[in-house]
Amino acid sequence: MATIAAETSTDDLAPSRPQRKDAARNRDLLIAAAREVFARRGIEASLDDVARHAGVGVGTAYRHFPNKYELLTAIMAQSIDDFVAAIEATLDIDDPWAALVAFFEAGLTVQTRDRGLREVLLGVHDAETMTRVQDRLMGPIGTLLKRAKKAGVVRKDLETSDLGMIVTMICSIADLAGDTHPELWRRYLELCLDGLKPGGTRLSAAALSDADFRAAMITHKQTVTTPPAR
Amino acid sequence: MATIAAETSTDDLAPSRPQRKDAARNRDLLIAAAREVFARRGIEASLDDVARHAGVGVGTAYRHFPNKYELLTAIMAQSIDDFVAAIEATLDIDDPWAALVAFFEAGLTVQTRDRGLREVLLGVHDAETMTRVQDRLMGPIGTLLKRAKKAGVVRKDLETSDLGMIVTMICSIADLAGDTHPELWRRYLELCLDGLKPGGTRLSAAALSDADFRAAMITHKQTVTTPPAR
Amino acid sequence: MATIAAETSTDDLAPSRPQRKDAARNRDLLIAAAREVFARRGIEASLDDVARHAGVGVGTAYRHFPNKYELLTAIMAQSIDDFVAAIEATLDIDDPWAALVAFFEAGLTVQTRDRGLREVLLGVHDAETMTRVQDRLMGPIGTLLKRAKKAGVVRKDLETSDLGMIVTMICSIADLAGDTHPELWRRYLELCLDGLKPGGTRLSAAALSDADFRAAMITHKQTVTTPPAR
Amino acid sequence: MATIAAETSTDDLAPSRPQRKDAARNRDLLIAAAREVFARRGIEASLDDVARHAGVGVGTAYRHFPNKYELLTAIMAQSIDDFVAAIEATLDIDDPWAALVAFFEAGLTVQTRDRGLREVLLGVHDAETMTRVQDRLMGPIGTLLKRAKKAGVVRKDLETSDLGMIVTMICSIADLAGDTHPELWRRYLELCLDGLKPGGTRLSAAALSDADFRAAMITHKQTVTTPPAR
DNA sequence: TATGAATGAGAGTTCATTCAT
DNA sequence: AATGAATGAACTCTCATTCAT
Repeated sequence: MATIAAETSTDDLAPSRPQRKDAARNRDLLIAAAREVFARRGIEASLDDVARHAGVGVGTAYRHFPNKYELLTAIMAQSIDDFVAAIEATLDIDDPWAALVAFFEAGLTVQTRDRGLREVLLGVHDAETMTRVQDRLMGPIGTLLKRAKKAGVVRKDLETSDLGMIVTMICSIADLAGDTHPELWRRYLELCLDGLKPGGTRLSAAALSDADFRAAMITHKQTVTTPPAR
Repeated sequence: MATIAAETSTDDLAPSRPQRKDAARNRDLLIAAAREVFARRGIEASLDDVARHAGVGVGTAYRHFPNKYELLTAIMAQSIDDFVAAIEATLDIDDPWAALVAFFEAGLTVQTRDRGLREVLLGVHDAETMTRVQDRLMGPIGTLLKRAKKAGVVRKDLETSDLGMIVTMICSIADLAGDTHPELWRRYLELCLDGLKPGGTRLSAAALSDADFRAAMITHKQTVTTPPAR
Repeated sequence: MATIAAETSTDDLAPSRPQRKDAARNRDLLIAAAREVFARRGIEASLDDVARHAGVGVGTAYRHFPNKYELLTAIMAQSIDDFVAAIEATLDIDDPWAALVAFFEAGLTVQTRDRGLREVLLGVHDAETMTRVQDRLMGPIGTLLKRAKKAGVVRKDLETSDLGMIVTMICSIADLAGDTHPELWRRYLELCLDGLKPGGTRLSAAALSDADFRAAMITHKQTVTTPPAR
Repeated sequence: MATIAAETSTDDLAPSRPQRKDAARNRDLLIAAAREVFARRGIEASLDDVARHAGVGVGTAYRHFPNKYELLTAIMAQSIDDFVAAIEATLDIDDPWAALVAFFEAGLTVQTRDRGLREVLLGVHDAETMTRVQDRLMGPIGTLLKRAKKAGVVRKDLETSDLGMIVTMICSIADLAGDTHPELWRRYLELCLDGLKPGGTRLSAAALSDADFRAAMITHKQTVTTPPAR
C-alpha cells in the first residue's frame, strides 16, 4: 500500500517546476525500458541497452539516475512495492489455506515474470533493499503461517523462513522455462503445496531461523552491481 | 562410469606425437581449475584466472576449448559424468522409493556444491553437450520413475521431466544458503518428496514433455557471453 | 577604469527590449560565479557548476558565451580591467622605481588570488581578447619601463615583454603555496626586483619582441577543451 | 645514480622468461610514446592517445601498466632519475657559484622540455613520487647553497626552499613560450641569478621552511590523476 | 530570452578471443 | 603444441554543447 518509489503528485497547486513535461516522460520511458530490459536480460544488462530501448541517449539516463545501481534500485522499489502489496493483500483472505496458496501465487506471479527482480530478491543487488523488503514481508508471512498452523492445514514443522525459501526455489523454474512455458511454475508450486500439508515425514534438516534467512538473502554473491560507491 | 571427456589412449610407442599425454593432462588441469574457480566465483570469473589457476597460458585454454562457453559446457560434461554415474548406480537399488530418493540426493549433492555448475545448468545453451547429457539421463530417470509408479510410491501424474526440474529447483537453495548451510537443501528435498507421494491434489499445469524439457535446458538466456558471434 | 565587459546602457524608455538589464545582470552573475568557482577549483570545473553557482541555467551561460573557453576569456577580461586600472594608476606615481614596483604588486595581487585566472593566462588562446588586453597594457608598461630606464634604476637590457613574463612567472608561486602562504610571492618578487637593477650580468637569451610576447600569450596549449571543433 | 625505474638486466644468464622480445619492445614503445605524449600535451593526455602513438591497442597499455596512474608513475620515475642525477652531478663542480648555476640549468633543462614532468613536479600527480624526489634533492640542494653562502657568492637570506621555488617559477616560462622559444627560460634564470647575488634589499616575506616547502609541493591540486584506488 | 533536459563523444578500464613467437 | 602478449569492443560514467519548451 505504502509507496517507496515515486509520487506523481497533484500538479495543480504548486507549479514549482512546470518544465517536467518532457523530462518526466523520458524518466518514465527510461523506467519502462529499464524494467523491460532488466526483466528480460537480468540486471547485468547495460545502461546503453536500456537507453537505446527507451529511445534516449545514455546521458539522459545519467541525468535521471546517478548510476546504474540507483536506476536499478528505483525500478526495483516499484516492483517490490507491487510485490509486497500483492502479498499483504492475501492477509484479507479468511481461509488459512487459501490465504497461504494466494501468498505463493502472488509472490510467484510477480517474480516469475521478471528476471531482474528475481536476481534482486536473490540478493544480487544490495543489502539495503533486501532489508527493507524483509522488514515488510516477514510479519505478514509469519501471520499467514501461524494461522495455517492453528487451522491445522499445514505441517507443524514448517517455519517462516520455509515460505521464503520455497518461493525462491520455485522461481528458478522461471529461469529454466519462463520464456516458453510461463505458467509452468504452477505445477511445481502445487507439488510443493502437497508437501506442505500435515502428515509429511520428519525433516532431517532444520529450517533457517528468521535471522539466518535474512542474512542468507543478503550475504551472498553481491558481485554484480557496483555498490553505492562510498 | 563411461567418460565423455578424456581419451587417454595408448600411442606411447610412436614418438611422433609425444604431446598427446600432455595435452590430455592440460585439458584435465583446465577443467579442474575451471571448476574450482567457477565454483567459487561463479561463471563470471575470467578465463585468465582459470588458466592461471591451471598453471597454463590462456592460449592453451583456447586450444582445448573454442571459447569460454564451451569450457563451461565441458565442465558440466565432467560433472555430469559423475552425476550420471551416481544416478546409474541408483538403478541397482531395489526399493523403488529409496532409489528415487537416492537419485535426488546424488544429483543434488553434486550440484549444490558448485555454483558455476548450477549457473551453467540454468544457463547453458550448448545444444550438443546438453543433448548428450540428456541422452544419458533421460533413460535412467524414466526407469526410476516407472518403477516408482508401478510400485505405487509416487503420484501417477508425475513425469520424467519433473524429476529434472525438481533437482534444478532445489539447487537454488544452495545459491541462497549454500555457503553457510550447505545441507539445507535436504530440508526442501524432503518437503518436495512428500509432495511426490501419491494422493496429492490434481496438478493444474502439465509437465513438460521430454522434448520440451530438453529444449528448455538448451534454448536460452545468454548469461555468459555472446557466442562466437561471427 | 574603462570597462570591457558591461554596457549598462540606458534604453529604459523603449519597452521593446526590457531584457537588456537582466541580460547584463546575468552576464555579470555568470562571470562572478565563474571566477569564484574557477578560482577555487581551477578551470576544470564544469559549466554546470558555474551556472548553478550563478543561479541560472547552463543554457543561459551559452547564450552569453559561445563556449566554456570564451567564458574563461571573459573572466580574464574583467580581471584585466581591474588589472589595467591598477596599472594605469601606477603611472601617476612619480618615482620610476616605485612605479615599477607598484606595477608588479598590482598585477600579482590580482593574479595570485585566482587559480582560474592564472590558468587562463597561461593557457588561453583567444587571440582577440588577449589582443585587446595587450593593446591596453603594452603602452603603460612600456612607459613605466622607459621611465625607469631613463632614471637608471633598472638594467638597460630589460624590455617590455620581460615585465609581463616576470609577472606570469612569479604567479606560479601562488600555484605552489598560495593556499597556505598567500603572500609568499612577495619574496620572489623582491628577489627578481633585485635582479632587475642595473649592473646585472649580460643576458644570453634575447627577450621576446612585443609581437612574440603577444603571440606567446595567445598561440598555445589547449588546456581547456577542443575549441568549437567545427 | 641509483635507478628507481627499470632494469634492462643482463639477458644471458637467467633465461627465466625468454618470450619478452616483442613484449619488451612494446613496453618500450609505450613508454617512449607516453613520454612524448605527456611531455607535449601534459598528463591529462588520454591513454588512447598514448597507445595510438605507440602503434598498439589500449589493451596492450593495460597489460603493461595496471592503470594510467601507474604508467605515469613509471615514466616519471625515469625522468626524475635523470633529473636527480643531473642535479647530483653538479655537486662535483668546485666553484660554488658555477655549481649553483649548473644546478639551475640542469633542473630547468630537464623540466622545461617536458610539460608532464613539470606538472608532476608541481604536485599534480601524487604525494609518494614527490616525497621520494624531495628526499633525494633536499640534501644536495642544501649543500650547494651552503657552499655558495660560505663562499659569499649569494645573499645570506637565501634558503634551501628558495632554490626549489625559483626553479619551479622559471619553469612556467616554458609553459608560456616553450614551444616557440625553448631557450627563453635562460634569460629569466640569469635575471634571477643576478637577484640571488649578495647585496640585495631585505626580503619582506620569509622563505618556506623545508617542511613547508615539501608540504607545498604535495598538498595542492592533486585533482588530475586517479589515485591508486585503495 | 531563460531554462535545464538531451545528447554523444570520450575517458578509464576489463576481458573474451586471436596470433606471433 | 604451448605461451602469453595484443587486440578491440563493451562497460560505466562525465561533461561541453545543443535544443525543445
